[in-house]
Amino acid sequence: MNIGELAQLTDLAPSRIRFYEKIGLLKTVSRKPNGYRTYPPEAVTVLKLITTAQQAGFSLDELRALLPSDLADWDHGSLLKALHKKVRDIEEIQARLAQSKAQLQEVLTEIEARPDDIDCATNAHRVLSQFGMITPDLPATEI
Amino acid sequence: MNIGELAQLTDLAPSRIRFYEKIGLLKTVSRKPNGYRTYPPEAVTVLKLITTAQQAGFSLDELRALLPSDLADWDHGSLLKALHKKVRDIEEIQARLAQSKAQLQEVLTEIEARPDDIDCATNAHRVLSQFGMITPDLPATEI
DNA sequence: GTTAACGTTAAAGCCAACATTAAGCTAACT
DNA sequence: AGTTAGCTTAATGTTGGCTTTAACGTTAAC
Repeated sequence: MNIGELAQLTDLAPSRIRFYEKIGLLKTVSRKPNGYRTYPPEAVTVLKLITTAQQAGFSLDELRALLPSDLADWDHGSLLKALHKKVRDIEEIQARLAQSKAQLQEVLTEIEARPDDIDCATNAHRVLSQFGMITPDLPATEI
Repeated sequence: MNIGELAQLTDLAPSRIRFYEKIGLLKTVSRKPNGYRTYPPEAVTVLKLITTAQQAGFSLDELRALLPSDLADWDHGSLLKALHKKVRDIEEIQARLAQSKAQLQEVLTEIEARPDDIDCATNAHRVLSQFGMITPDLPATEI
């Protein structure tokens, strides 16, 4: 497929796809005689993987180091290796997400469980101290 | 406290703290007669909150809209709403990742259980088509 | 056959989120 | 008193992650 179609399928701008190729995040793609880039279908998979991982907090640099597994090498062994590697990659992303989520949820439950007799600032201070986000024993809070 | 101490307590560069003030993320701070910024202790709280939220995927723009200048004025409700939304976002990504991972793992078991009478490439193609990772009816995937 | 839609490149531009630099004042120590 | 460390501002630089622009070739439609 051409870059336009790939762009539509992935919801990315063509410029962005070319950019990814330029910085070495996508391998150099094959061209038609006219010079047009022509993509195999699994380019969609790769791009979706990239954008998903990006949303999970990976930088393009990290992804470049992480995803040079070439799905295009179709010999049995390296295909398996690549797939296994992708599973491990996903697990790494999952771990990060789980941590972010857990942090947020801890903060949430703490805030929601606030006793009625303390005001917001005091409560915030208490909550954040509990999570090691601040040092709790500082002098009076003299706002 | 002075900006340097605050910087140490929060592990932020002073320039970053001044930057946050400049863009309106921190309220204009009071000054000593000599012009030095002087921070109340809960500035630590605010800054830690900011960096934590940042790690969870909040942009500074989002945070400026979300965080009141004064901790005492915390809009309890909308902070909670935003935190919950972030959790939902993360859960969405997690669901997608789980699905991708499950797909990959299915692919792996399928490939590993491959019938002996087809060659690797054909088998790989069959398997990947089955899982919608490639569109099976395009011209040869000429990898 | 021409016009629109799509493709190509290199270069420049842009926004977020800072860091660095320059030039100068202040504070603390010796 | 001098040196060093810390503070100030404004301006400029940097990095990441793209988009836009310009100038041009290709393909598809009418």
